[in-house]
Formats: sequence, structure tokens, C-alpha cells
Amino acid sequence: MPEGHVTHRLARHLTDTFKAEPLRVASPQGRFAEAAALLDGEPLVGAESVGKHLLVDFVPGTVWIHLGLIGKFQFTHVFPAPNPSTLRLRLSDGVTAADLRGPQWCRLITAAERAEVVASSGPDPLRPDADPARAWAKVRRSRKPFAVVLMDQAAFAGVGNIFRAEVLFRHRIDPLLPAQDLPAEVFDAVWADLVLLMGEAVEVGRIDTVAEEHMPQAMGRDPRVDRHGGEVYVYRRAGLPCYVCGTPVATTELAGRHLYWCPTCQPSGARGEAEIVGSGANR
DNA sequence: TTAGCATGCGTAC
DNA sequence: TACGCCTGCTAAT
Repeated sequence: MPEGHVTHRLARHLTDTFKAEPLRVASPQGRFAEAAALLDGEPLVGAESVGKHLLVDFVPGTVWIHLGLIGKFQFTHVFPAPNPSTLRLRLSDGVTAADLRGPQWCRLITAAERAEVVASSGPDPLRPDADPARAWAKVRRSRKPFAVVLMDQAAFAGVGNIFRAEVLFRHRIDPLLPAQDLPAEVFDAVWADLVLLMGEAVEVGRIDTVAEEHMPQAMGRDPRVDRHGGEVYVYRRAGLPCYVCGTPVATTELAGRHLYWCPTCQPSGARGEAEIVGSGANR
């Protein structure tokens, strides 16, 4: 269940574990069997992520993976694979296996198609080659709520529902603010914050967005316990008190996805602040 | 044991 | 805007 940090972490781990090694490639489930047979025994050239797309390169072609909502790509040392009927793809060097289940898609593509995937992605805060001006160009001419544009993969590649909710909170932005009303300096701060938050998430393997002063130890509260693991301000905290002001976190559905925000810290019409909540400068 | 939901996205209406 | 898809975790039965 991935936002961009998951696919970037996977790309790194695949490369570190398997690069230049001839791999066993199989599709026990069968839906990728033909391509798997073609790649079986080939060495891994490398793996790369662009937004939420994962590109696993071999000489004959690239495996293009999108995990969607429920896909998982997990490393294991268990042989043979458990539940093979759900195993779309297994890459293995005999010691470690990488198991792909439930992806939205997993296809073998050519170098030209691969280039098209990369070119059609919006700028990705996790990539050093990202050009935030492309995201700003989308933001400044959109009348849609900024919260909607933040999830547009052609504007902010790799950003998902958690990073969206949290970055809006950290900059005190009304989620329904029309994107074109977002001040340029707030956009700059949001982009820089995404680079920071998503980069940390790649390193740590979880999403933490809460400032030191709002951490459990500092506030004397219980740590967040759910499968997402990280400390966050508003994501999936509907009805619970805001760590900054105590107001119950609000939720609604927007374009088919849950949206979470604090009505007091992010009041209607709020155009946001460059300062991050809890950064100290605004205290 | 089952139902519902989830960090996503494409297609059809 | 509504729905389908793919799996696994959690809450409700």
C-alpha cells in the first residue's frame, strides 16, 4: 500500500540485493508467466522508481510495476513461496526472494515504452532531477482544490493520501483552497517539505510528519499504534483531538478519497504558511 | 467466519 | 461520479 517512498525504497532494495546477479524469475500465479520465462536467468540491470511506478530493468526489457491500492512487494527468505496462487512475480537469487502480490499492473515493456513512462510522470520530490516549476505551472492555473492537485500524479508524482493530508496540515492550508489561490512562497515551502518528508520516509520505511514537540514523549501521550506505524497529525485521526489545538480532526470524501484536516489550524479560506507547524519560528 | 475497508487508478456512463 | 480490480488486515458477527 504504497506512496512514492515505498516504491523508491523497493527500487533501492532490489538494486542493492540483486544487481548484476542472474535471477530466477517466475510467476507461480501464471498471469506474468510468459514474460517471466523470457527473463528467467537474466541478470538484473537495476531498479528505479518514478512516482509510484517501479521499473525493474533486465536486458530483454523492463518489468513495469504499479502496486495500486493493495499491491505488495516483499523480501523473504522462505522457500518455496507460501500461497503461490497469489504470487504474481518472484525474483530470487536462491537466498533472497522478492515476492509481488496484488499489483495493479505488472507488465514487460520495451525501452521506448519505459522512456514514455518516465516522460509522462510529473515531477517526483524524491528524484534529484525533478523540476518543481512543472508542478507550480499546474497549481497556478488549476481551479480545483489544492488537495486534489496534490494527488495529481502529473503534478506531484509519488504523493498519496497520507503525504497530502500531512503536508496540508503542516502548512496550515485549507484543503479546499483553489489551487490557483495558493501563494508562490507557500508552494515553494510545500515542495521543500515534501522533499524532506518523503526522503525521510524512504530512509526509515514509515511516514513520520510530527514535529519533536508533538511527539508522544514530548506530549505525554501514547504513541500511535496502527499498521501504518508513523506519527502523523491528521491522517486517519478523524474525531481525535488535534495535537496542536485540541479540535477534533475532521474528515470528508473528496474525489472518492478520504480527506483529513483540522478545521481550526486549517480554517476555510486559509492560504497557508511557509512556516511548518511546530518548527519553532511561529511559537 | 465474514464483511468492510485501505497509502490507487483506469474505464464507462 | 460510479464502479471494478487485486490482496490482506481488522472489526464485527
